Amino acid sequence: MTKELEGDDDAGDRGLLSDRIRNALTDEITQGLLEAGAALDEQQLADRFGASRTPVREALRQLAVSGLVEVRGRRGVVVARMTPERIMEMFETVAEIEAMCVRLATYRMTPIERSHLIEMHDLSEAIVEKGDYDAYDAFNLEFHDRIYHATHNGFLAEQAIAVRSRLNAFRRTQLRQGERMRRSRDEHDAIMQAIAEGDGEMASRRMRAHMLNAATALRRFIEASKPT
Amino acid sequence: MTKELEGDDDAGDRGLLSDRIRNALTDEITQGLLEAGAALDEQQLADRFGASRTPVREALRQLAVSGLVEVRGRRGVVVARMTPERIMEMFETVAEIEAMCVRLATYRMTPIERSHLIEMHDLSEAIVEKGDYDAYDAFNLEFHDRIYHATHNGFLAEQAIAVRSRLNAFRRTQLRQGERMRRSRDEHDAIMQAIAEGDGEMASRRMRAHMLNAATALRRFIEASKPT
DNA sequence: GACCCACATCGTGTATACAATATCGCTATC
DNA sequence: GATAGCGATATTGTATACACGATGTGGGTC
Repeated sequence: MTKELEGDDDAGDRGLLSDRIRNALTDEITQGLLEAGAALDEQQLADRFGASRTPVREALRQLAVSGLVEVRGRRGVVVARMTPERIMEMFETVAEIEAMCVRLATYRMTPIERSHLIEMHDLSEAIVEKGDYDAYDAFNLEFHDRIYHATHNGFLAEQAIAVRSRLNAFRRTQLRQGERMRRSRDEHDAIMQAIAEGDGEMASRRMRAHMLNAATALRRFIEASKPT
Repeated sequence: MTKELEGDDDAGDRGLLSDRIRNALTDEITQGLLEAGAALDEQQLADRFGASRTPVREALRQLAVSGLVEVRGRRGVVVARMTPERIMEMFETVAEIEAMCVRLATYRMTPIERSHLIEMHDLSEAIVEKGDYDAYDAFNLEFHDRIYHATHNGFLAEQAIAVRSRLNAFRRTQLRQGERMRRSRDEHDAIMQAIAEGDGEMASRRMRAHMLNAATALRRFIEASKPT
């Protein structure tokens, strides 16, 4: 009913309507607000955003390229349905890409980049102590981002971020599982040691294990919460 | 002038207009028929495809997500300009992804997949002897495709294909450089040996070297042909 | 002669109108 | 009672029309 994009978000006002709609839908999907398989009616979305169908259509088509939604011929658009198998495939892919990035980063990062990373990692100890999930989630994102960029390969960093973003909907939940946050930080610590020693291969293996541990924690959570 | 999509291509007739336009533009860009930086006027393209601006716009926006074109606010769309640095970044990324894939594939491929790959590789010797660049190019594509799929990770395979396709415009040329085709086949041979021994790490290192050699051959070709 | 501003022009961004097709419900028949 | 065929309806796909912003040019001024 109300035009959601009108005045409440200061940054959302300017820019192209289709871009704003695309960003809004991207957020809603990756945050899990829109359930997988949910139908995305063009007219309905147009009304919701106070726009016509044209920019909505463009946004939906772009999301389809990103893999966030699924266009089914002339039968409408739905939020991408992901089977558990596919989700695990995505996690494995992210794990491999992260492992690749940390190996390159170990060999290429500047001393300044290294010291910034160490500093961030040191500060994360306090976050774990406080048990602040949201703060740790934000730290975690930036920690990995810095590793991507430390590869000094902008294209690779873009790809890494793009792939990771498709798992956003699942990212936050896994941290709340038991001692996962503490263990995550410990795993970061092991990775940092390998980086400090300049052993990219070791850092890579530890990063892969780190990511797969996170995936396993998530899988346990999903299986526990859906005992169908 | 003439409606290009009308009747000459039997497979191109059915399906959505916007999809056909997108596929046509994708081919033209990845094959290098449209020069980087070339302006893509919406009305002009609409006329060329015998359609209205609407499906053309959708196609262009989708290509932008793929990174093939660049939208510059309200100032039109151009074929993505890639600096030499960015091209090398893309090659390195592809090399790393290929290396990742062959490592996983070595550990996971079925005996049938392995024997098919060996068979293909053996047959490629004859292609090299004949000096048939186009045939080798086709073989090469399928060789790498089979490795992607032998990872038994469909998502990873999709990502690998998507990233590789963005370098299509440069792929063919490098094979014509000197003994590159012969050396490419020799490198494949070394990779096959590592796979046969079940040594994924070795296969990975050799694949990375193989891809970077191809990139270097291309770089030499570019620098030689543009002595500005 | 160089720089700046106004205006014309072109192309993109969005809205609306029209066409085509898939879905759903109804009826008729087996 | 179930199923197949048919039609109504709703939603997508495409076309056209309009609005807004950007770019480039011409004239004027310093």
